[in-house]
Amino acid sequence: MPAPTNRPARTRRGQRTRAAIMSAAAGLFARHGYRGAPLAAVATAVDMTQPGLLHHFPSKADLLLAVLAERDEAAIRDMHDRWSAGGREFLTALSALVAHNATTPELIRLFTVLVGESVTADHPAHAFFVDRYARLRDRTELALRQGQDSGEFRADADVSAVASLIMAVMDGLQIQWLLDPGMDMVTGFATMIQMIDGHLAPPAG
Amino acid sequence: MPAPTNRPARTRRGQRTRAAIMSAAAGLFARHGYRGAPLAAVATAVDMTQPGLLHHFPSKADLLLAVLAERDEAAIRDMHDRWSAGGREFLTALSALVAHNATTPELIRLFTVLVGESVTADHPAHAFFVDRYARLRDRTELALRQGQDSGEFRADADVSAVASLIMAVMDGLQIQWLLDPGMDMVTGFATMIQMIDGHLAPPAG
DNA sequence: ATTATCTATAGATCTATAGATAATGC
DNA sequence: ATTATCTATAGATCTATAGATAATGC
Repeated sequence: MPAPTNRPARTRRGQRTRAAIMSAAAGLFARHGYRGAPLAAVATAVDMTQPGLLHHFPSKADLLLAVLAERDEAAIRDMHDRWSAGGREFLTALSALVAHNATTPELIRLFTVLVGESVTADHPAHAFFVDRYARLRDRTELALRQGQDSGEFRADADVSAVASLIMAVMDGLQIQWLLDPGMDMVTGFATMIQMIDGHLAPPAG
Repeated sequence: MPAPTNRPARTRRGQRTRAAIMSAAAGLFARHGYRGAPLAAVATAVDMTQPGLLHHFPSKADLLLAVLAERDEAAIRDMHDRWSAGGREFLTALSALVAHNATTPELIRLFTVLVGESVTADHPAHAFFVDRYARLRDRTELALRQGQDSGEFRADADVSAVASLIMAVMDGLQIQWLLDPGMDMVTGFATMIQMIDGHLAPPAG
């Protein structure tokens, strides 16, 4: 028994195809949304027929969730070190994150388009985003609370509200950027961080 | 000549039906999005067949744009006096606006769901929102600039960035609210206004 | 007479399944 | 032998049009 607890069941070639499909799907979902991008378009993008694609994913919704899970993991891994910081260092890391994001517009577009589409309860990615936002909000709040514990931030600040605002601004600026690609997200966010820094500064300093 | 420059062509009854259709459409678009709400569902909501509905609107996209135009006008009329204020008075008016919005969740939902769905360039409401956002941003920036001119706000502040942030926060908080109806938008926004007020305060005061 | 609504349906789209064939890897 | 892919197609949806009938308003 070669310990095949979870049988691979996928050949190397299959893995490559799967990855190619997910990459093409990410691009098309980002540009047209989930509902606006037919499976056949994804299949064509990887030189395949639509039923051929469904050999690798049981349904279109499964493909969507696979793409989201993968990109989400990658994003979290990418910024794992940033989140470990707390207090003002965290705020600096956030600015760096937004600057970094500006270099990967495809990824931002994917998440902004899909969260926008899935705010309605009947969207297949709705539960995913409910969970994702709760998670991100908690982490953000925790990082701010660390700043309070260390005395960097004033203890009476409403870090829960600030955590929501940070996430809100990131989403909102991204919407504006999608509606007007000329707008500058980085400067806007830098101003936000500056305001938060001032708001959280202890009365003494 | 009774000056029929634009012929009514619509009877009183027709007007009523039209209004009923738009109201039902607003509710269904808000809950399921434009793509998620079939015309037949709107028709059923007003006890009508789907082709019957299309007698009043040439196409589904026309219905959507009619709903948006009407609600947008109503929203603007509703806050016309708020926008005429500048400086700190404007910031106060914004808080009141958000508090007021919290009492009409249906309307917020409609705009948030539809802007979310229409960030992709191929959505029928994309151009509408591009225009709407440019307009709202300009008005917001103007109101802040008035505060600078009167000396209430420091002259070296980046009011353009702050205008973007105000709109971003409103959108972002609404997304969070749709994903978690338990979240409190009003407190979050109040904190934001407080931060902006501190940021824009002149060094002397 | 004109407007409003209905029935019937064309025509486009899109997902998913069935079953056959081709390619690949132990 | 198993995995990957294709052809063919069922079946569901959805918008919009054609043409007939019902209701309404000068």
